[in-house]
Amino acid sequence: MLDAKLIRANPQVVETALRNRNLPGALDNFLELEKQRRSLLAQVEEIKKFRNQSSQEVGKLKKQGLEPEELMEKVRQAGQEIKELDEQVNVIEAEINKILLNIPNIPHDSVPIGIDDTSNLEIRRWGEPRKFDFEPLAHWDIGPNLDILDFERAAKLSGARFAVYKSGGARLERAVVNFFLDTHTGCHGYKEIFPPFMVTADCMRGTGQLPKFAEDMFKIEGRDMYMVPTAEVPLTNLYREEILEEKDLPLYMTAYTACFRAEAGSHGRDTRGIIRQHQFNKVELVKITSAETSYEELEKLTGDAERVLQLLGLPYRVVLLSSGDMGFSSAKTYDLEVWMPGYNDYKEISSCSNCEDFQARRANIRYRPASKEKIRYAHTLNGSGVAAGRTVAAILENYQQADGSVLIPEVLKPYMGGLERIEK
RNA sequence: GGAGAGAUGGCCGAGUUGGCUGAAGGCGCUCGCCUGCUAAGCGAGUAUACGGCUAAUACCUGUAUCGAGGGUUCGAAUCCCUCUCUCUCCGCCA
Repeated sequence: MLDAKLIRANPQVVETALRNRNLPGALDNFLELEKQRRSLLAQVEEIKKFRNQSSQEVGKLKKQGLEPEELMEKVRQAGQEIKELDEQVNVIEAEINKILLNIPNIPHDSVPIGIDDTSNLEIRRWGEPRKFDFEPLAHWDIGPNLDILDFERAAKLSGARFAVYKSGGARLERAVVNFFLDTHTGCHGYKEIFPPFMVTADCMRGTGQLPKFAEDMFKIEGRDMYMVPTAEVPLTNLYREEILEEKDLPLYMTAYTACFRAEAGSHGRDTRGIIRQHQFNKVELVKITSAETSYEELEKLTGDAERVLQLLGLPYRVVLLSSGDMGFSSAKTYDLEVWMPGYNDYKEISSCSNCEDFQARRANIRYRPASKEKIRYAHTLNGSGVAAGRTVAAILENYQQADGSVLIPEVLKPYMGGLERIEK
């Protein structure tokens, strides 16, 4: 959520930013409604002032044994007016709030302007895509061939966009998750959290999934709750409605959760394999920082996510998303794209964002600066560290052998009980 | 699922015959004083949001906020209703 005062003070700046996010005219009624709101507030507060003073007066008079009927009647009428005006204020504030909740974050100055991913900027590459002396297969062929991924039986259980992992595949998924968590807690200083997989609508509003993206999520029937689409939601909301001390910042948190996404708008995309599933596993990184340090923390967080790909020996590149390609809550996002021989291309495996105070304002996460200034909104960051399913897919494709087997990356062997390769 | 208790400021904790309580007291924190040594003592200060004023996110001022919402009343942290959450006991259960 943007600061209403900022919009009021610099409407053209915000307009421009929103145009760069393909949302012209998002502010249309906002300024007018704001004006109405302030005018009504001035009126109603004036009457409330009268009521407060008068009812105190009544109290004093009554103590003297008087019955100030006339004054009491006046206050009664004032109360009526207050009720009506409050009603109007509520309606207008609800409208303003609706607008505010649907406006995305403003891109940071360093973000390239563009309408979609064609304006994204490649920042760096790591690793060399492997040269195969045979025709490499895609993971949706490798997995079933080795009988470690079963899409047909998954469909029997749950329909499209689900997978069943079996034997070495199941263990590989688990190994990857544990390797990520161990690395981030052991080497990068994150605190491990194991949160609920279902959260309230308030949490979803706090991180920006609601109200705009309700159709992307799985809602719990009969309850005001949702399956988490990413651990970013519970981790960031851990500190909702709290005031932190600057000396305790930054907070580094990591969590494994399953993630649940309806994928409503992606019919026909990535229908094969485990790239785009309704349920997938992910280890997430979340930071809560002061306003001054969030951008250097974003670089570090991105580096932490890169580190696990490096340790796995998976070639990747880092891409800075353009204004038109960024997520709703983000001010700046780096995507990590891993090399997938089956696609002969890089595929997104992590997305690292600085949301600045956008989520903090929605979720009311604040901190008391060490300098004793006024309380401020914290900055929140999140990044995949990284998606487990896509990592497994990348391992299958990058480590496949001519005989159909798949070698286990060195760092995962301890997690695989010493297994060297998955074979039929 | 049954029975009971409770939700107050950064924290703890007063306040329930409705009014002068934005809220005692304590802790913590900040500033100052004092003390010949990391302790103690003394004094002062210390909520947030929104509005007005303003160059100001500085003053000053108004309104709101004692879990949330609604009601009664001239006036509610204090009375009534609904909801949410927490705790204790019983039952059930991975």
